[in-house]
Amino acid sequence: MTDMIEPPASPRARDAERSRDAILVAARDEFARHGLGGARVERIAERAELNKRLIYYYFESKDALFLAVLEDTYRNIREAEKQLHLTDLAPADAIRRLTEFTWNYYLEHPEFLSLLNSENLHLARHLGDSDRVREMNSPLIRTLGEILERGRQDGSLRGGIDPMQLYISIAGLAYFYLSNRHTLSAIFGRDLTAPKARHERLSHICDVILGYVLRA
Amino acid sequence: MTDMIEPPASPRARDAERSRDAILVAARDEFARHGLGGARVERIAERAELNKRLIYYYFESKDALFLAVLEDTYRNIREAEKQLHLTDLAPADAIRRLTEFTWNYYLEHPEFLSLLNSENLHLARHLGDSDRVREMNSPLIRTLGEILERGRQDGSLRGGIDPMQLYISIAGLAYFYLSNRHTLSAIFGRDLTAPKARHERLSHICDVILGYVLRA
Amino acid sequence: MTDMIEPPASPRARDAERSRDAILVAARDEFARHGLGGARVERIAERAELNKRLIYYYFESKDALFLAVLEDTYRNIREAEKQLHLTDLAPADAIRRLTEFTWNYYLEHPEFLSLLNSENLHLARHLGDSDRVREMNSPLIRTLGEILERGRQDGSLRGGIDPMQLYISIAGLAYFYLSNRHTLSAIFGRDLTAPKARHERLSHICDVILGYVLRA
Amino acid sequence: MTDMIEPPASPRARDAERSRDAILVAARDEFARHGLGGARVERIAERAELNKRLIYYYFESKDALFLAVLEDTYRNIREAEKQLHLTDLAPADAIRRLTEFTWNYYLEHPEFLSLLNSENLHLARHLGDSDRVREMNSPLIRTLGEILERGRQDGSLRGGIDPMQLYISIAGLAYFYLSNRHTLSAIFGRDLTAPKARHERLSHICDVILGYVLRA
DNA sequence: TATGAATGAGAATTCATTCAT
DNA sequence: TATGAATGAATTCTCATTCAT
Repeated sequence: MTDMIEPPASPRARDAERSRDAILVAARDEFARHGLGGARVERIAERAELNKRLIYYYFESKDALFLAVLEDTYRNIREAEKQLHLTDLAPADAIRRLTEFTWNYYLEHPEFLSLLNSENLHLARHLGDSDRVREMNSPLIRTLGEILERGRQDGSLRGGIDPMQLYISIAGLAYFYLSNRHTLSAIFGRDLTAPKARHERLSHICDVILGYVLRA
Repeated sequence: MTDMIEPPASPRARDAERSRDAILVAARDEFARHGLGGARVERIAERAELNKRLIYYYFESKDALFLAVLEDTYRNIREAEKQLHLTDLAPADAIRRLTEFTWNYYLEHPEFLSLLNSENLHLARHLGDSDRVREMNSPLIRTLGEILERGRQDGSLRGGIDPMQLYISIAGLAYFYLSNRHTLSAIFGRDLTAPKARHERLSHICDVILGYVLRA
Repeated sequence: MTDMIEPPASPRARDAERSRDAILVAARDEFARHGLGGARVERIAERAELNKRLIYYYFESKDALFLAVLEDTYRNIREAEKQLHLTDLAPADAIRRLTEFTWNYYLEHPEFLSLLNSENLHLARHLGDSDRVREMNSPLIRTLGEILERGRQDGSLRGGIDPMQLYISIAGLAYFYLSNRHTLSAIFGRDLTAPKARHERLSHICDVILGYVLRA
Repeated sequence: MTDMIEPPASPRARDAERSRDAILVAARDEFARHGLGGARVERIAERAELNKRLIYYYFESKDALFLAVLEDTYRNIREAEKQLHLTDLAPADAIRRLTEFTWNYYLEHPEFLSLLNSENLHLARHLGDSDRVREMNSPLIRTLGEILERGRQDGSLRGGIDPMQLYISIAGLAYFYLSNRHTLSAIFGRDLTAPKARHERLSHICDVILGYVLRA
């Protein structure tokens, strides 16, 4: 509310924060690349250009670090979603925008997919304990529910759509393709990572989703 | 002397095929549960009730065993898909059947999802080298293409649908929900593993897919 | 003493002998290449194109096999030395011939050098127990002693030469160069394995040895 | 407070250089005794009274440790050779001194012979990559070449002697006897390790070498 | 005589984590 | 806050050897 400049953190404290962040970034990379089991604390330290011991100083353990990375990752995507200002758009436009955003976000943040996979492998052991993550995610579904309701009322969208189901579908259509792109490329003998292939996929996803939500 | 006498169940089976299979089954379980990185060769041996050394006798290494498991897993699902006799059904029925089958197969074979995840994490490093898997998967897309073409001709389905895109969508809609069910349950604070929730999801998926393929 | 033809061995027995020999040859190669510690029973079986179990059938253990190889190797060189007919030559010629022979034999039988090295590493643990080897080696020194004595008497060679010392010197001058040729090449930055280098060495050795034994 | 108080001998030295050295010394011993293939990392750790893991902390692998030991060993002998001040002596005296030194050094450092053997078995695989060793060894041959040239000019030594050949001969005459002393003792039924036998050998070697280099 | 299957003991190497400063 | 040194418990893989036929 005021222009009040926050007291400058001491150089020490600043370094501390910078170190913590460096670890977090390095860890995200490492966990995304190798999974929880395959990630190496040593490599994280090397990438962060910090002593291994510091990781234990700032984070309790490898597992705790993994949870911190997960929370950070979720915070980032939810933060980005907020910037979409979906409530300012016509319902159908909002759905399309969310769909395109989701696809692009996954495309640009492969680490998100990978971290999610790792957490799934471990049966949400880490996120299951985190209240913070639940709190972060609820608003999205609420917003989506409002959009659907608005669309139902103005007649642009069909009714009876569960916002959570819709969100999972939007995510799933993008996720499966991107997460499996190497495997699918190998299996189908087609390069699914090529730009053209990617555009076709996004186009297909929009067709499927909008075909579903739009009033027939 | 009679038919009743069974061969004595010796602790050392000395039956190559049985041993190999036991390893494969135990490995599938272990890899599915812990991922490639988290899987332990020792545990695989214990579960198979065989000497650890035998694993290296029959399979070259942990990685080679992983590939063997992957190939085996793919063979199984493609085998099951063949039993659907999709070509005997009306196009729309065939699509629905494939959708339901895919959902149910993933539901009943969580190890498939998990193994796929692991392979994705490793960028299809294993499957990329396997010709066998590619050969196994091509027929499905061909069959689906034929169904779509048949539907287009008889007017029941819309035209211009890429069978691969469709298959990836069918798989993705099921996969994301099931693979992430623990994480999503934690995030959205809803128990997605409950039978009712599962039925709702299948119903939703069918709506989405059939809504997309059916001629408007 | 008689023309009596030995009874033909049964085909079985022949095969047995052939198998034994195949193992011995493969083992010599493997031990020479990798030393006793680095040799692999499995590889010996593969090279002999025989089942691993057979090695234990014909030879008691890896160590016993190593001793058998050593004895065989020594038998071979002593056998070859006998063919030199040194006693038919003038003393100085005999010395030169033995020197050249030793050099050439080592050159053509690098496995001899290597096996000797291995045995030295193990402090003659195997040969120490073998009476056979001792019996095989005595005649050579006796012959050399006779030659030196003959040379002393006819004035062509100086007196007071210990035949064992001389033999060890002849062997050492050849052995060190050949056994260390890779290491020495690396150390001195010269290719000691080239034909020209080898000829120079033999020439040098003859100069040294004959310069020593010839009456000044 | 006084000069008397020594730092408490902590069981965990936490002294990098001391630890590294302890590993190096223990490794030299182990490699010399058992060869590269027969050496056990565990035993090296035990002898050094250090954790096995530390070996990998300071040295990359067993092979890298072996190379470090080899380099260290060569450094030692070349260092000792420098102390001979051969250039201060008359040429013939210098040759004799080098010959005696080589014999004594080999006698007192049996690990040198053994390590050299191991490296030969592996075809100089380790030293072949080491520039350091080449640099260490060049000066010796240069010095020896200068001595020979000096001798040729003052008429005390014959001309045309290749210093490398001479050095290999000096080394070989000592090496073969000492390295094979157990095998030779077994073969010839004489105890070549007895002091008297050793003196006779050195005397013989000097006769051979000086007989070769001295102007006739 | 021959062989594929099986094994226990150990091999090098790795890893998350803690110590001492 | 930061770090180099140190470690115990694994972890994958290997090896000589034996079993059962």
